[in-house]
Amino acid sequence: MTEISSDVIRGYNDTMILYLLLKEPSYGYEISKQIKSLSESKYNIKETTLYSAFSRMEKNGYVESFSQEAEGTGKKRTYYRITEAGMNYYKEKCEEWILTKEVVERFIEENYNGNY
Amino acid sequence: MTEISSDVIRGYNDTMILYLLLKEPSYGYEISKQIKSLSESKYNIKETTLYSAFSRMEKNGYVESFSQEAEGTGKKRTYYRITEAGMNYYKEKCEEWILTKEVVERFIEENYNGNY
DNA sequence: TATATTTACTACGACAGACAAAGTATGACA
DNA sequence: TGTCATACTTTGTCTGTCGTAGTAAATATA
Repeated sequence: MTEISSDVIRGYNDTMILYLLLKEPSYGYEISKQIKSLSESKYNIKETTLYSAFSRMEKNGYVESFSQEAEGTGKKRTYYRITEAGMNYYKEKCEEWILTKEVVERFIEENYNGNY
Repeated sequence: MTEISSDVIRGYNDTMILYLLLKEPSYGYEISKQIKSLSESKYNIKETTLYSAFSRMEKNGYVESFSQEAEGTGKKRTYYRITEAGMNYYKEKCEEWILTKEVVERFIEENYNGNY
């Protein structure tokens, strides 16, 4: 079965994460589950990819982290919330996506059957 | 203006090149011009990216190179033609694209205006 | 005729994002 | 008691992109 290659999604992992953070602050494990379910298991972000995205985005000011205990258990989690800059970045990425899609599709044959 | 980032197109440069080679064998400079014109100047592949794509794809058996003199002038060019394997690869990439597009678009707000 | 630009590449090195591997630590469940 | 799910961190490797630089012939321009 066709798999989504990391070279394609590369550059959109951040966007996916930010999209989910727009709804509410969240943390690694949950984000990872949400990406899986929203994509209907078509895409599974790797742990290391996810956490390195968090730290990169925090460094860039797109997200802010805070520590919070899980309800019930007193287990601590690192939550992330999106910042104003993160929202702007997300917006830019959405616009870029439209453009990218248009361009790539010029080079894609939707139902290429090997004939030419 | 929004620019297409290399991290997004990454992994689709090969596909674009193969698409053009499906029509007829071609060479670096021409491919680069064609990508520019087909994308309406929205995407300009870098020379180094292009030539390294050629050699990678030749190594992978997706294209074959041959030397040919330009008409008129006796100037030699390195032409590339797509192979059977290249066509299959192109086909796979097209299928992957459909999937990728579906997934990414779950995380894109077409007209996000910064409100949430 | 001199010079700039376009054409047609090659070589080298750096960088960033993805990710494999491995480790740590807690709580739930059977 | 041991396995599984949760919730990460650290380290190091790989790949594709691309900046910089250089070569060289053909063509356009002044």
